[in-house]
Amino acid sequence: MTTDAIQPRRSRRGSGAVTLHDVAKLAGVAPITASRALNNPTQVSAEVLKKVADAVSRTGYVPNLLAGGLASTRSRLVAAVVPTISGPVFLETVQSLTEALAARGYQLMLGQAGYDGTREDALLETIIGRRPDGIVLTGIMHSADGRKRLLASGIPVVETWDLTPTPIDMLVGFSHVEVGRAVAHFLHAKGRRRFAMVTGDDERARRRLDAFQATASALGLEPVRVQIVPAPTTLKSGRSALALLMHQWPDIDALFCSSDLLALGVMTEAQASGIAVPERLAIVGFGDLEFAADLHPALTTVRINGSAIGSQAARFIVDRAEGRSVEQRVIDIGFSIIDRKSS
Amino acid sequence: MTTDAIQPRRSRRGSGAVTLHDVAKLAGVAPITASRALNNPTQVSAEVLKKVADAVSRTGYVPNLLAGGLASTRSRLVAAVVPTISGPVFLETVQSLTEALAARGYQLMLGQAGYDGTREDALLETIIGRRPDGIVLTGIMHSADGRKRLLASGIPVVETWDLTPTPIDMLVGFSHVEVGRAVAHFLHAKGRRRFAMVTGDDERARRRLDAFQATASALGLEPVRVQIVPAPTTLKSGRSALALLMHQWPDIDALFCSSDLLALGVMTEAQASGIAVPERLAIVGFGDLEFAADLHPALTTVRINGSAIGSQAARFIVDRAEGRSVEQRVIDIGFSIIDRKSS
DNA sequence: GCGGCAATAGGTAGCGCTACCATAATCGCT
DNA sequence: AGCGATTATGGTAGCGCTACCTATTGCCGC
Repeated sequence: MTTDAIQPRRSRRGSGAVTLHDVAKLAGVAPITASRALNNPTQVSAEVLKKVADAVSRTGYVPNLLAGGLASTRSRLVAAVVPTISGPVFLETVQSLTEALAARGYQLMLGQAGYDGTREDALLETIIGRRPDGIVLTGIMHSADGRKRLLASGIPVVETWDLTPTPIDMLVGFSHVEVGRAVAHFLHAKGRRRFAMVTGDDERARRRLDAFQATASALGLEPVRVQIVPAPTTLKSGRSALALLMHQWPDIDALFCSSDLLALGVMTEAQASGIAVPERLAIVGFGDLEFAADLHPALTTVRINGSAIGSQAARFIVDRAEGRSVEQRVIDIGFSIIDRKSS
Repeated sequence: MTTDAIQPRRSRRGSGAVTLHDVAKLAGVAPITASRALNNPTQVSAEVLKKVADAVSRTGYVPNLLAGGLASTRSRLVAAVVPTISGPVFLETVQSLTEALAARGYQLMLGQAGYDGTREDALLETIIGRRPDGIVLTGIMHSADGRKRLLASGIPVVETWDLTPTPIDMLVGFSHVEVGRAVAHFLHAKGRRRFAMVTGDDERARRRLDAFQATASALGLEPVRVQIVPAPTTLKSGRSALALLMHQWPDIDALFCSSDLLALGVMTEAQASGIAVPERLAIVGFGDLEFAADLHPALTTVRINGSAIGSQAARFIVDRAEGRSVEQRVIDIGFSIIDRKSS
């Protein structure tokens, strides 16, 4: 007689970890009952519930979500795509997305597409391969091909930080055109007349620029002086942009920056070269990053409620994943100009 | 005769997506052969390879990584835990980790534990549930219980941003004690004698503080003036910390900040209240964030090679996942003091 | 000419879990 | 009492993939 017979079935496959079967055996119930005790506690008697809970804590069982996801076609995983995590603009959104999802038992997988979109295809492939319950796109210009694959995958998609007439699926964002327009009017109302703009080289920032220019022109002002800097924007590029701008057009009196980081760079350069802010030059940022209010002078900027975008996106995805239909699929979250000392 | 019989097997379960079976059928090979064509191309004839590739592109097949992970007990997923993604300190590490893993076909899942560690347990549960091929802990104080669970899970773990005599598994970091010591010597060598420190309320920053104080005392200096601020650190808390410090001890001549953001706040406050940097007050930051070099004056700071930490962590995990044994399991990545204008 | 050995292909049997259906036990209700 | 309608449990059969083993072929040396 060999000892094989009395060994618990343990083939050379498998992770060797505790499984639901082990828990069920210890609790003296069927595996499926143990499963229900963990996932649908209401369908099970208090007695079974307790026995299963005991078995779980005694074995240290951790459910295998891969297996669960495969069996139920619900992975409880949500993927988010950002240009890069180094850009602080989307952090607030990602943060609130993470929290809102965690609260409902979902997890976030973060993918970085890069500002140029080269990695986008490979990223989509791996994302779809995980069969997430939803995909959140933050400020991403997706190729026609990517669009098609997303559509084909049947996975709920939320686009954010923008407003398009033709969303893939769901959308929560705001109008960059309106932002450009509003800032132009804002500066004009403050008595400024010679506008300039420093803008990161990305699609949405350019749309703000276009609207800013068009509005300035409609207000009868001279052409907006423009300095384009590479994305992602940095303090450094803000500094050198201001230096260039002041060198060419020393008489500008208002400067709209496509990010707060850029604005910080501009303010740093202004301070280093003795340009008085806001007396000689008004500065407006974009993003209302955490530090904006505490700069010296405090930065006037465009505030986007990134948290609201994140939590709304989470709501969209979870609603879909749990079979509730989403009636209002496009939400304009708006923006506001926070009037501080720098303008 | 019903039409059911001639329909392709399509039960009401399943996602309805294209599977490897569909691809294999279209290519005229067995499913297992198709699997090999995709995962071990060398084991398959060129002819089969082509047929499978064709079938894949015609169907738009995307492998189900959940199923693959379940079958092979290799999820190709790596989890990273950070206190919060809003803190820019770990961004560089996370970024390079993401890239290094992506290059080898792995993906990163980011989890936020919070600085107080309350969410840590729930986070570990969901992380382990996904059966990642590795877990990277960035600057996290883990509870004894968490330690035990990690150990029990059998998943390779890399701790980072710290050096401990008792790592859970693998480690790549540096000595916070050495940092505190080195900065004290650095400032002393510059002729500074009355030290102060502004420190975020977290474990590692406190260790730097302790060493900074001990070294100052060993150098015969008067006690280090200390201001503790909540973690995560912000520009705002830097500003108010300096205000408090100068109010109580107007004669301090050197200030070590536990993060560059804090240092930026301190410099902002100094500028707003007319304290000359570095003439009257030398400032040293920590982290060498991207903006540090371009501040006015440029910030002297402690540089940690976050990218190296990330890529080394990736190498550790991938080596383990692919069955190579890791001989040197603890790596001290070191640090350097970048001497700029603020000191 | 035959054993031996690669190289290539296929079959089988799960990985750990849950959807779906079946069953058994309980509960009113007419 | 007898009936369907609950409620609690269990059995079966996959989800889509790969580890492991076996079968087939061609080719070599002797």
